[in-house]
Amino acid sequence: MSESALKLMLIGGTTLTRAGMRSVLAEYEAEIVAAAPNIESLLDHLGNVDVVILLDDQALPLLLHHTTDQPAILLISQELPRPTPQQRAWGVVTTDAYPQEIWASLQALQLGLCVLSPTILAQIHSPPQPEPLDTVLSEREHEVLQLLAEGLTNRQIAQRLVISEHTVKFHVSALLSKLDVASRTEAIRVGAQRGLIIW
Amino acid sequence: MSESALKLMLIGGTTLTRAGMRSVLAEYEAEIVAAAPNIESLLDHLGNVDVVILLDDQALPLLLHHTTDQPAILLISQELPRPTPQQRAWGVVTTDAYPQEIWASLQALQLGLCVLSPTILAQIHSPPQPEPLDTVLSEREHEVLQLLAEGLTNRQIAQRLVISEHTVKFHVSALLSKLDVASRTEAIRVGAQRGLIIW
DNA sequence: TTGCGACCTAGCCAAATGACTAGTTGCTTG
DNA sequence: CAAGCAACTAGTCATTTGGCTAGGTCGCAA
Repeated sequence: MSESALKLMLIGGTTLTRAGMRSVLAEYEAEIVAAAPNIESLLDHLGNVDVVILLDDQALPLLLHHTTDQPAILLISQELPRPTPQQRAWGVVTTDAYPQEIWASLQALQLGLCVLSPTILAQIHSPPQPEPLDTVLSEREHEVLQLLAEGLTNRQIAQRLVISEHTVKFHVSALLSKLDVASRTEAIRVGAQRGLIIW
Repeated sequence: MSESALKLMLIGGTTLTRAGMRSVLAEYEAEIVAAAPNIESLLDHLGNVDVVILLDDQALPLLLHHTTDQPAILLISQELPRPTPQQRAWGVVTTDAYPQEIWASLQALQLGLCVLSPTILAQIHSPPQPEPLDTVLSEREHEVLQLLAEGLTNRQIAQRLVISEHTVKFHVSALLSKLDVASRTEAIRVGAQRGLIIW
């Protein structure tokens, strides 16, 4: 297996994390043919490597768009990426993995296998969390969320509740904060997943 | 990693397949401490091995019942087992795997990782969706609607689909028109009500 | 009494959204 | 071959949005 070094490419992360990965891999029969914070400049060299190591999932969509089954992909992340690669050698190991785990993963990936940390794999086939809501929405906020989900604009909600549009925006902001999201569409998603919304 | 041999146990399969596995593993630093067509006689020795190799999935339920996180499990199979192990090192490789794949899998498993052949992994997250065909959304539009419902902005959708933000807005407009609504939030409501969206 | 939280109002401002119009390619069907 | 369609790109423009700061009232509890 070690008749020749494994050809690798590092994409994403910071200068620090890439340096860390370099030092980790220095112990093994690995050759890092290229490394960069983003993928654009490396697209031409993808055919020359065995495994691409992504230090974050920013580059994944672009990578999947430009390649189908080669090279293998190792993602260093705490979460399952979306979209998930299909029918190719890919893997996700958590950021706290030991060097041996990284190396064992690379070996398996080169052979065409998929490798996942158990916590990541658990995310695949138990994604729905029937979780309770830790933050409690006030009555007014729940009311606003419901109207939000029905597709009303702030102005329409204001008319419906007979309050000012400014006030609606206040409630929406509180809502976004409590649900820990950045937009009304995300609020709808979270609300729907937690059963806060009646369709 | 090879300061001591990997301790293995073979369960299930036939005399022939177990012999085959023995010969495959003879090339590597592996010690097969026990082997049997069924698991009952081996339960006491489970604490002494690193990885249990299941040549079929007959013994899996019993194995899961008697152990929680140790030892790791390697299943040789064409299909995902049921029930599936959770939060432990386990893996499935297909019966046509090369010896190197078996060995790389065992190494990864010993370190606590999960290893799956791509075809097996694909079985996990490929729920063939009962598409509601009453809608006239194009594939692309349906894709956009899904991402819309997940709370992504036009820009994020553009990055995800590797198209321009302009194009996303075009698709969103087409979507709004076809669903006969005026905003993305309304589109989410209609999409959810018609089961077009997977939460 | 003071403080707190829910609720309400207001203005400013940057970003996101969505309606337009106007073009490209590539594939399929008549 | 022509026509239609899906997918894509590009621009302008008004509206909507959401963050921000800065107030107000009311009821309840320490």
